[in-house]
Amino acid sequence: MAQQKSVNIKELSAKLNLSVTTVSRVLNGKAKQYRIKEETEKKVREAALEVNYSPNRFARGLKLDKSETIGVIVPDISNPFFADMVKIIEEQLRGKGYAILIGDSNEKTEQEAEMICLFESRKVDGLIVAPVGLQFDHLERIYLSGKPLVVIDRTQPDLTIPAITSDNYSGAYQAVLLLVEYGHRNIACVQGLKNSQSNNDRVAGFIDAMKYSAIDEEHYKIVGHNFSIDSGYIHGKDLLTAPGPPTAILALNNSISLGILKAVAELEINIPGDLSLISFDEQSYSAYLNTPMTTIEQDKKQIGKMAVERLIDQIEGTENQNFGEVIRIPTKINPRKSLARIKV
Amino acid sequence: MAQQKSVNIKELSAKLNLSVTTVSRVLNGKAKQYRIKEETEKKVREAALEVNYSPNRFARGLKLDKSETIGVIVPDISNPFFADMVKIIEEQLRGKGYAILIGDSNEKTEQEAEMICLFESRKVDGLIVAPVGLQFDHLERIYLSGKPLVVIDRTQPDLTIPAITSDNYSGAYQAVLLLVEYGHRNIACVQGLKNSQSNNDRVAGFIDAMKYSAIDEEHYKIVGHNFSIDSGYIHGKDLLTAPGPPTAILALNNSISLGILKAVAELEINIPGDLSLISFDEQSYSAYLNTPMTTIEQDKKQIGKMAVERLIDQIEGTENQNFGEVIRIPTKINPRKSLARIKV
DNA sequence: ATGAAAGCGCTAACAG
DNA sequence: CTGTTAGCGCTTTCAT
Repeated sequence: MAQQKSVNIKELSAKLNLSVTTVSRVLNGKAKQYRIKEETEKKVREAALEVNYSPNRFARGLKLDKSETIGVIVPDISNPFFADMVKIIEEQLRGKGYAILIGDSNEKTEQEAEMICLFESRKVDGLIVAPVGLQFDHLERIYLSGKPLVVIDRTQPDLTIPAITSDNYSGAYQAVLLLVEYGHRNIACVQGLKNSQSNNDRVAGFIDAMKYSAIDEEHYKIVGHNFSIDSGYIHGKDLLTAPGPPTAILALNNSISLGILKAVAELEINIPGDLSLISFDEQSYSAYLNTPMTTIEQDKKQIGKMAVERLIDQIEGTENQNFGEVIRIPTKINPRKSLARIKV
Repeated sequence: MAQQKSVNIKELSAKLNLSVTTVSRVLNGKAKQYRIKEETEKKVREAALEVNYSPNRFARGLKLDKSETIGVIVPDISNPFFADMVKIIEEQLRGKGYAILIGDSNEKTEQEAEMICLFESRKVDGLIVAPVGLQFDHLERIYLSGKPLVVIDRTQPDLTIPAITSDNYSGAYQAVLLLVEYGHRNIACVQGLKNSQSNNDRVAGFIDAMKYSAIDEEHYKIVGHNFSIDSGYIHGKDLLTAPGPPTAILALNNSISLGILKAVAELEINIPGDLSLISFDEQSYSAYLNTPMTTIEQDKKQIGKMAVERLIDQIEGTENQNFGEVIRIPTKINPRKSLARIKV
C-alpha cells in the first residue's frame, strides 16, 4: 500500500512546456506582477487543478522559513474552558491559513517548556499559550528571541509578552458585591493555583470587595491550592464542616465548583437554602446542575479572537510594539438559583 | 526583533572539524553502525547539546518525506467527550515522538474533507479521525491512497478503514434492560445523527432490547435528529408534552441529555419521580446534575490508546492488514439517582 | 572510520 | 513575458 506520489512543480511545468518559475509565480498569485500572459496563467491554473497539485510544504518551508503553523498550548484540554478556547482559536487561525499544533501541558510548567521547544523545532510561526502560570522565564525567553507569542488566560504582572485575559479582578469583585447584596457576610473563597495571576486577580477582587463591604478579614477564609476538582472537594469539605461555616462560597473556576458540589452532596447541604455558590466559568451544564449555578462567564470568543489578532500582528510585523500590554476582557455574571438571599 | 537563527548541521560540523555526514550519523544514532569512534561520537553529542542543535524539520522532511506529525480531526472539540479523546491521543502520540495537528470539523462532512486535504498537504504521516459519520468516501479514498488512517467513535458497516469504537449496541441494550428491570415499559429514545453508525448501533441496541422485553414497537418512540443540545431540547419537549409521555428516556449522548434537562426544567418535571433518564457519555459533571445522571460510560482511554497503536502499526508498516476491522470497546453503566423504579 | 557530493521540491535573484 | 539556476538543511550513496 504505497503512498500515492503527488506531482511536483517540475512535472507540472514539464507537462505545460513552461518553466517552473512561471508556474510558481502563477500559483503564488504573482502573475500580474510578472506580467504573465493571461492565457498562460489560465492554463497553469487549470493544469494545477486537474492534477490536484499542492506545493510540498517541506520544500516551501525550507526556502521561506515559514510553516504556516501555530502552536497552541493549554494546561488541560479536557477542561471545557480550554477546549472552547481551542475551538475558537482553531477556527480563527484556520480562516487565516494557519494549521494548529496542539499541546496539553497537564498543568506542569516543565511539560509546557518542553512543548514549546518541541513546537519551535517544528518551526511553528508563532505560539498561543495558556500557561500553567507560575513561571514565565521560558516564555519570555522565547518571545524575546523573536518568536511571535501571545499569552492567554493566565498572565503575570510586568510580563513583557502581550496577554489577553478576562477582567478577573472585576469578575470576582462584582460576584462578592452580589453576594453581599443578598445578605451574605460570611463568605469564603476557594481559590485555584496560588500565585498564578488570574487566581491572584480574582482573590484580590474578592478581598477588595469584602473590604469595600466592611467585612473584616477575620471573618472570611480563602482556601484552595489548585484549579482541580480535588482541591475544590477537599477545601470545600473543610470549609463546610468547620465551625461557623460560610453561607456563601465563591469558587474560582469550574473544576473547583464541581469539587465543592461533590462535598455539598456528601454533606447533604442544601443549595441555595444553606449555601449560596458562585463559580467562575460558564459551562454548557451550569444551568442543569443541582442547583443551577450562578456563574461568572468569561468572553472566550473575544479572548480567542484578540489573541489571534495580536499573534498575526506579530507574525506579519504590523505590530505596534506594545510590549507587555495586557488586554482585559470584561466578564458577565449569570445569576441562577445557586444564589439566594440569606435566611433571617 | 529578528528571529534568532539556529545553528545548522554544517556550522556544527565545521566547528568540530568533522564532516556533516559524521555529525548526522551520530545524531541519528547510527554511530555504531558506521563504526564512528566513541570519542568522536561523544564530542559530537556534547557540541550539539551545547549549541542546542536541533535539525531543521523542513529539510529533514523534504529528504525523508516524513513529518512526525499526525492530524487529528473531531466533529466538535468543545464536546468534552472529544476533548478528552484528544487529550488522550495527544499524550499517547507525543510519547511516540509525534506532534498533533488538530482540526474541528464542526459536525460538517464538507469541512472534514477540506481539513483532511489541508492536513495531507501539510504532510501528516497519518490521521486519526472521529468522522461526522454520514459519508466516508473521502476517508476511504485517503486510506486506499496509502495514508495511514484510523477512524474512532463513528464508523460505518463494511468500512475498509480500521476503526475503534465503543460497543454502542450493548451499551444501549443494557441500559434498556436496566430501565425495564426498574419497571419501565414506556421508554423513549432520543437519538443523534440518523444513519451515523454509532447512532444506529445504539438505536439497534435500544430496539432489540425492547423486543427482548416484549415491548411492542407501537409503545415506544425514537426521536431526535442530531447530537446537539438543541435537538435534545426540542425532541425532549415534544416527547414530554405529548399525550402518554414516557416514564423513561434514553439519551444517545451527553449534549442530547443536557437538552432534555433543559426541557425537563422548563416543564417542571421531576427526575426521577416522574421520569427516569439514562445518558450516553460520562462527564465530570454527571454526578452533580439536578438529579445525578445515570450514564453509559465509554472507555475513552482504551479507544484512544488503541487508535494510536493501530495508526503507528500502519505507519511503521507492521500492520497485519486487517482491512476494515472494527474494534468494539465495552461500555459501563454508572447508575445514579436519575434512574428509579417506576411508581405503582 | 570518515568525507564529498547528489538531490529532496520549492522560490527568487538574475538573465534575457 | 519567460527561463536558468543557486541554494534552503538534511540524509545517504558512493568513495576512500
